[in-house]
Amino acid sequence: MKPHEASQCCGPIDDLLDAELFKALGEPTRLKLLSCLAKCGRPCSVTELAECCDVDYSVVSRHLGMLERSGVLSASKEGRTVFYNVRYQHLTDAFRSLAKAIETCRPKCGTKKP
Amino acid sequence: MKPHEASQCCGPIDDLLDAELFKALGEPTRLKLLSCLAKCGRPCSVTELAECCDVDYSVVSRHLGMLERSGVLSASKEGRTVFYNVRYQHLTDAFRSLAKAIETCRPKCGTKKP
DNA sequence: TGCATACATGCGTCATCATGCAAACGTAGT
DNA sequence: ACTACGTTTGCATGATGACGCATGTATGCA
Repeated sequence: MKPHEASQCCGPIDDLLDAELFKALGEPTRLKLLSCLAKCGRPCSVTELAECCDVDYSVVSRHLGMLERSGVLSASKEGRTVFYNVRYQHLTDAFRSLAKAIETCRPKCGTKKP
Repeated sequence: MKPHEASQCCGPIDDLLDAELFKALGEPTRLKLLSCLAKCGRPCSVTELAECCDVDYSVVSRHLGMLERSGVLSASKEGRTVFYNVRYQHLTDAFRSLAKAIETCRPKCGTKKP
């Protein structure tokens, strides 16, 4: 089979290859924010998270918004403070599903055409 | 604990959050190339893979090179043809490790400070 | 009402990047 | 040596994105 003819022969890998998710995670500052938030283990405000990295508050705010839109973080507002948290379950599910889908695509020993 | 004070309290998540990997996967054309290659289930040449997407050969060549440098694909040359293949094991390991690290960061019920 | 806090948004700037074209490179066959 | 083929690379261009600053919006407090 030619590559461009390959359709749905090994699971829903196309649905799991989410460009927006990877794009959100493909930036050092955003990655650092995620790391700080995960290691902190509790919801944090924008101001708190801004201390993690050496960029302006406004930049942090934008990064957090992008991470939320891409499904990495969740946001909850309390008064005038916005708390962001890691969507642990969503992320672990996404990466485990992706790992499984990739594994499924891998040709096993004895996978040969007649 | 403040976010910027969080260090190594929940596993080597920083080592697993590879910005280069995510950046490589955060582009639709590259994602399509990976998808085609995975679904095809065998090493493919640049020319073959170029039929997957509507961009120039040179663009495909550059994308494949980047995917290789970021650890997504492997390359092997046979004569004047270069065959790319998915690094199945490496990718599944990376995503599974990441899922586990994120899961470990998640606060369990009863995780409270004294 | 007035003011401070916490965050979001508009805008300009600079860097990065995806793309196509042309040319170069290496290899195989005649 | 010449030619054809597969791939890579140099270059210009247009688009996207990260950043800082200033401003706007919403909330809490006196």
